[in-house]
Formats: sequence, structure tokens, C-alpha cells
Amino acid sequence: MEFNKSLIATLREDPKEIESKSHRLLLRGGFIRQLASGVYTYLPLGWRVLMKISTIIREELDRIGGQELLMPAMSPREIWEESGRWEEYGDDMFRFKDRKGRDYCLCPTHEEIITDIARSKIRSYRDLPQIWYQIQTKFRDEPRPRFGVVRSRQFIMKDSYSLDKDNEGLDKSFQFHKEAYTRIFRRCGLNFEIVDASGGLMGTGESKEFMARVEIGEDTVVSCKNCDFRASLEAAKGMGEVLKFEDGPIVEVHTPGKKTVEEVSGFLKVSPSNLVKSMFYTSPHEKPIIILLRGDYEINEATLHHKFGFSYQPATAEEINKVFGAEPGFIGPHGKKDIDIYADDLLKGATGMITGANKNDYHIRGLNIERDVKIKEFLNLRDVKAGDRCIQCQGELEFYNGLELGHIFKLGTKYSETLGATFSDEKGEEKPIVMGSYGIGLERVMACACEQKGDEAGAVWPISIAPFEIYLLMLNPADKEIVAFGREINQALTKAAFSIIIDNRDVSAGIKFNDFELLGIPIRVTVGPKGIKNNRLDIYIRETKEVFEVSGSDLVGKCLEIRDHLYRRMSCE
RNA sequence: CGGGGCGUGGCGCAGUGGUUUAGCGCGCAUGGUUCGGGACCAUGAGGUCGUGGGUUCAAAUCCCACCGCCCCGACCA
Repeated sequence: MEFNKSLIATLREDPKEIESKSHRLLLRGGFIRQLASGVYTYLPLGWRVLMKISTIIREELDRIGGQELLMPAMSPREIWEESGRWEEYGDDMFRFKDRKGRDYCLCPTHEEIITDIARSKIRSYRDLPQIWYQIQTKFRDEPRPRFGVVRSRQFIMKDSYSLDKDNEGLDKSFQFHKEAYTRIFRRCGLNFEIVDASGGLMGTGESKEFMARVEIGEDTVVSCKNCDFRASLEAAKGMGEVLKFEDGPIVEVHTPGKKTVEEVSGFLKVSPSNLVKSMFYTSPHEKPIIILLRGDYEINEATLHHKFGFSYQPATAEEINKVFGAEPGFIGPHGKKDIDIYADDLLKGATGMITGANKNDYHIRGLNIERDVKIKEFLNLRDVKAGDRCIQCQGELEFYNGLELGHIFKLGTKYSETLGATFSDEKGEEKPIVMGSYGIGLERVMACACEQKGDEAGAVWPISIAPFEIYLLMLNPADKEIVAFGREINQALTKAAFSIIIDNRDVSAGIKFNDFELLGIPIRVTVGPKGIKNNRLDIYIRETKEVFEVSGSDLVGKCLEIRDHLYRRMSCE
């Protein structure tokens, strides 16, 4: 492609809205352009990168037997009513009405649609297993779009769905995807780790996230330095130390206006770990519960939801007042025999604790959990925090920011049951299809490559996803000789199946060199008057900054060698 | 949704009651000189000053409302 006829608009200055390295590089290089908050155009260069990524994804999904299809981006309300997610999705779902007033949404995901296909097309165990996938635009009205294309409101997702007759089949499909994803991200040249995840809204089945370690990662990954334990903070469990304080009778202490753990521990001059936080959770259809947690820990809501159900929410101040007779911050578990109380297992045997007195401006000291509170069950309900040890090996835990590139999870029969997607098994019994759901965010792969590989000067694309392989830089396109030589080289390289962008613009050299760096094309070939005179061409590798000088006749061979070398740097095996 | 910031040619910004046609740099167009790291000269095009309303002899500038974008938080794949 010729630069002077292309829609490539690099920016000389940083746009004011840049938020991260990848955002800056993608904007500056003219890969993307923002239209509205969280809504982007993929300009030709960016689109080429995304197409490269989708090709890799297709190859790897086809390899595990996936069949590509394309579902609609919009869908009618009814199917979402059936699964209950018309309500559940809330404000994250873009909704609209057609001319007749029927409700529609722009699909945030496609479980419902795929299950609808499955229920009409899958009749027998003989039709299983299946893996269906699509590469589709998804719409989610994010409360806060961020980091350019990393968290946007319209984004491209590869989503696949496995259909199996039983859990063994699902295990296999899950494993296939895990392997396919590993190959995909490796082929895209990214560094990543597979971590245990919590399914979130999707359900409680096994789930793994493919996390890239980058500064702007929005999730926290907990990683053991000693063994293979890797988990997102939500899914991570850590080992903490049980602490005991001097046992004694309960005494009331005056703590005027001191509500938070920091305020109370500061006021009483004790460590936060000496406190017990009492949290009151209510649900529209279930019994309220009290959760007890040591003051130096935070509650893990994912665990709470998995254990007790997604309908539980922190109680409002009014509810707390009504049940405890005190403001939030002054409540405690003692004397609450009519409410189920669950405690974090670090409180097992805890003595001498401080907690709310159920009386405004008062706390109590000397709480002995076993003696004074009827605990229904001790559970690990806390977030891991720095200093905790690995539950597998007691090794040291490390925390880092992870960008979620992909997520695989075992849905089980959640959707097939609610939507009635069943099949007849070998014995003629009707059973729900066992499903899995698997996603990859294409833009995140693109952004991640910029985050991990890019430098000050611009993007540095892994060759597998680079928009072009060779940047053919012609120094003076007004010079007929250079143009003719450049054309010759272009032909030879094209014949060797390279994808090439020729910078034939009549602008100063510096602009061309700078744009080459901004665009992040792996290999640069420079044609200039000096080179022509001596039949020398200069080849430069963006990633390694290596320079080679070759004669015209050696050029293609050398480029092939370099391409091979660059591919080998990130091969799967 | 709470707190804050911003909105002026394509991009980055200045102008915050009155210099008769709203500036600057970059970019763009035309001509010329250049041509191994954002070069130079000349000429030129391009603006509903986010939108609506108000105050005033006079508003980009003051007031009100709304919209948009961004940041921090809440929330979230």
C-alpha cells in the first residue's frame, strides 16, 4: 500500500484525552479514532491489526473444531425475559424500541441467542458435542469507559459456546479452549498468565481468566511466588493468621462519633485487627444475614454471592437502625440470636475483640466469639491482602495489575435449563445441554500488545499482528531513480509474499522515520540516494533496533530470514 | 450516580466585558528552494467560540439551564 494514498493520519502531538500508553500509541499512530465516550472507529491500520488477530483466533478455534457463525447484534426483549437477564443486566444494556414499540437491546453477550439456536437444532446426544463461535460487536453501556479501547461501550469479542451432553464433555471443551487460547495469545506475542476466576454474573462454575500483566490492568491478580497458584483477587483465597487478644468480660466503651475501623482503632489505640466488623446483608427474598470480619480485612463479595446468592446486598442505614437500634458503625453481633451469623474463619477462637455495642457512640471490648456469639458457620469470606500466604503451599503471594484478555467458563446447565435447550440421551431421557462460554476481547489484545511492547516512539507490533510487515521508506520520491528502484524492490518483496507499506510521501526524512516508529511496523527498508549509488539498502528491525546493510539482490533473502526470526521469537512450541 | 476539570478552524492551545475583519503553533492548499531524523521562503483557504436562554449600548468573555468529553470515586467482563 502506498502511504500517500492512504488513510493514515498520525498525530504530531498527544491528544489531550490520552489515558495510557496504549491509548496514546493507538491514537497517535492513527489506528483508532474516538467518536463518543467508549465508541471508536478502527481506522485502516487498526482494522488491519484487528483482522490479523481475528485470523489467528479463527485458525485456532477451527483447530479445536469450532464452527463460525454470526448472530445478530440486536435482539428482542423476550429472549432476555426468558433468562431473567432483561432485569439483571440493568443499565449496562443498551435498549431501544422499534417503530411498533417493541423492546430490543443491543446484545451485551450472546448466551441467550446461542441457547435459542441450540434448543431448536440440537435434538439428540448424537448432535453433540458442538463448539460454535462468532466474532461480533458487543454493546455494553459501561458506567465508565476507560483507557481508550480497553474498556469501551462497543467492542469486538470472539465468543464461543460449547454444547456437551455431560460434564466430562464440558471438561474436554473447556480444556480445548484453554489450549486454543494459550496458542492464540502466544501467537499474538503477548505475555499472559492463566488465573482462577470467579464467574461473576455468569454463574458459579469453574472459570479461568487469561491475564496480561500491564500497568493499566483493572483486575488484581494474586500470584504465588513459590507454586502455580494464580487467581484474580475476587477468586483468590489466602491464608491469614488467627489473632487472639486478652480474654475478659465484655465492657462498654464510649466512642463518640467513631464509626469506621480506622476511627475506632485510632481512638482506642488498638490495631485494626483487634476489631470485628459486623456487616448486615439483606435480600429481597431471603433471610437477612450478619457477616463478621476482622477489622484488617475486606469482605470478598464474590464469595458472599456464590455462597449466599446474588440477591444479597449491604443493608441500608434505615434497615440497620431498625434491626440493631443503632447507626451503621456501632452495630455488633451479640444478642442477635434471631439472625444467622457467619464469621470469617480467622475469627475462630478470637477473644478480646472490639465491636459495635448496638448503641450509638458505644463499642464493646472483650468480645469472645465462641462464648458470646452463636456462629452458624465459619467461612473464608475475606479478600486476600498483602502478607497473607498461599493456601496451597504457604508461599509468598505477589499482587499485580492484570488486563483480562480472555475468560473461559463452565456455564453448566444454567441457560439450557431456563431456556429449555434439551436433548435425548442414549436412554431416551431428556436432558439439558451442558454448556460453556468463552470470550476474547480483540481490542484488548491490540491494546495489550501496545502496553507490553510499545516504546516512547510508538507501537512495536509483534509481526504476527502487525498491520504490515515491511515499511519501505523512500527518501526522496522526487528522484526518478529512487522511485524506480523502490518499485523494483516492492515487486520483489511482494512476490515473496510480504505485506508492504511504501512511504512515498514527498515530505522530509524525519517525518518518515518518525512515522515508521509510530506505526510500529516490524521491518524497515530504506531506499535513498546513497544506497542507490553503492547498491546498498538498509534494513532496520523495530523491535531489536538491529541494522543490516545488504545489496539489492540480497534484500529479499535477508527479509525472509528476519521475518522467520521474528516469528520464531514468539512461536507456540 | 457523587466530587472535580474542560469545551475557541483538522490537532494542540491563547484570548475571560469594548484594538472596527477572534489570535498563535502545527497541519492543509498553491508556487519555489530542499531531501539519511518532524527543513525553509512566499501566498492562501479554513471558525455556528458546545447548545439554548438571559443580562448589557456591546458577550468567546458575565448569569442560568442543558449537552458533550475527561479525571477521582461508586460500579463493572
